[in-house]
Amino acid sequence: MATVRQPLDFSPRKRPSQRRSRETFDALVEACAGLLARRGYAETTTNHIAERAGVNIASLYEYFPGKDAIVAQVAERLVERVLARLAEAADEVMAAGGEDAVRLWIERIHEIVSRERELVAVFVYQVPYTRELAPVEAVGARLLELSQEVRRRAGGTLARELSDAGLHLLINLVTSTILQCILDPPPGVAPRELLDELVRRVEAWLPRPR
Amino acid sequence: MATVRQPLDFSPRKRPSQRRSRETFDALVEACAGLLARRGYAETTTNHIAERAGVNIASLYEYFPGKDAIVAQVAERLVERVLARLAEAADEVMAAGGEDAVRLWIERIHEIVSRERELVAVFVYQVPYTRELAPVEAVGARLLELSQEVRRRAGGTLARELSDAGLHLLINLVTSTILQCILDPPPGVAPRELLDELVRRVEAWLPRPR
DNA sequence: GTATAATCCAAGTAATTGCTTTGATTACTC
DNA sequence: GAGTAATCAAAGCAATTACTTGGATTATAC
Repeated sequence: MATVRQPLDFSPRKRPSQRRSRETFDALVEACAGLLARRGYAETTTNHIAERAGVNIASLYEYFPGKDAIVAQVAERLVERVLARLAEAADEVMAAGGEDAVRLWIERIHEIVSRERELVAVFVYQVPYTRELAPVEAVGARLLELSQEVRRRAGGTLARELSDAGLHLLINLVTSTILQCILDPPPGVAPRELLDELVRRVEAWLPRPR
Repeated sequence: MATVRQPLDFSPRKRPSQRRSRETFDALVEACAGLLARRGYAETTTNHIAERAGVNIASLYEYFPGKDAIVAQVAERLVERVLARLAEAADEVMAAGGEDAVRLWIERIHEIVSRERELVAVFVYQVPYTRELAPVEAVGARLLELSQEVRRRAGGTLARELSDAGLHLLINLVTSTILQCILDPPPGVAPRELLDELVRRVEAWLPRPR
């Protein structure tokens, strides 16, 4: 940490236009993602990122004002990826419909986040400004939307019968439990059990569809 | 980060015996705590810690093998402080007893953790090895014990009627919601509301005492 | 009052890191 | 095929950081 950039700058310096430049841009972001997942935030350096991307360090600074901007870009893509998969999963769950909607939905969320375990861990536990990143801020709201949609189409109303605070709590329970299973599984209780109990709890919590 | 200490060393190098040395030891740990709270993990450096403690840098390394060891010591004291206050609060809640036990207990937890807001935020969001620290690992279990005690003495049984998984979920809901209120309050819902709803939820969740 | 422990002083080392520079080379656009 | 955009190569700079050294000074224990 040589210089202290007082106001954090998360936006890329310039957007690539040509195909070639798009490729180096992507290579940089992907190299950064790989390093974050393997080595963690502190050990991920700009020189290292450029090297791993097979790109000259000068080119890196052509596109990004600094390390944080690349990391932010990684976060943005991670969020996009996860949200896209969640949306897809929501469709499937709604299509399947029926009794098991809640179980299916929770299991799919768990599965999708699991696939990004290492990266998620780094953003949750290490990156000091994760919560300030715009795409990250939007995740909660989007997850809520999807969940309401699932619930509605799968045979019940959710929004009208739970207060805002209640919804928050519910989402809180689901996300914190799933994250715990993935990132920090408690000894003595199998993740499987936790998830099963979570499903039961959520079902009991929701107003019965009629 | 000049050298990479492969196996992290969290234990102090030597324990102070004389009064004078106890004082410099304490001054170092407290200076570190202050810096962590104010500047965050990355900006807290050993030179800075020593300076702020009014202690020579050489003395710092007399007691600690490195930055992480001081940070670990800060964590240990933080945990001790919080757990002690929680135990005290548990006693009070049990003494007061009655209907409001759950509400009182949750409010006290919230209040106690609130007082350590900045430090907690740093350990939760920034320190990369928080979850590997022994004292931290024990927090969950201890909180569970205290909660069960409160519940038992305040008129119900808890342990026998909830599965392990159920208990985990419950604790999860409580801690994640309280932490959210303190560290990352969602826009649009007042923390007060969240806590109220939490109390209601937890009461509804628990088997009715009789 | 002497031996030992603790602290200071102050300078310094070795390594890393973020980021820049300059000029040459290569690819793409039209 | 000319002009522009992208990339590279290589060196380097300024700052920071963790940590050490070795001798002088001061406090503490017995």
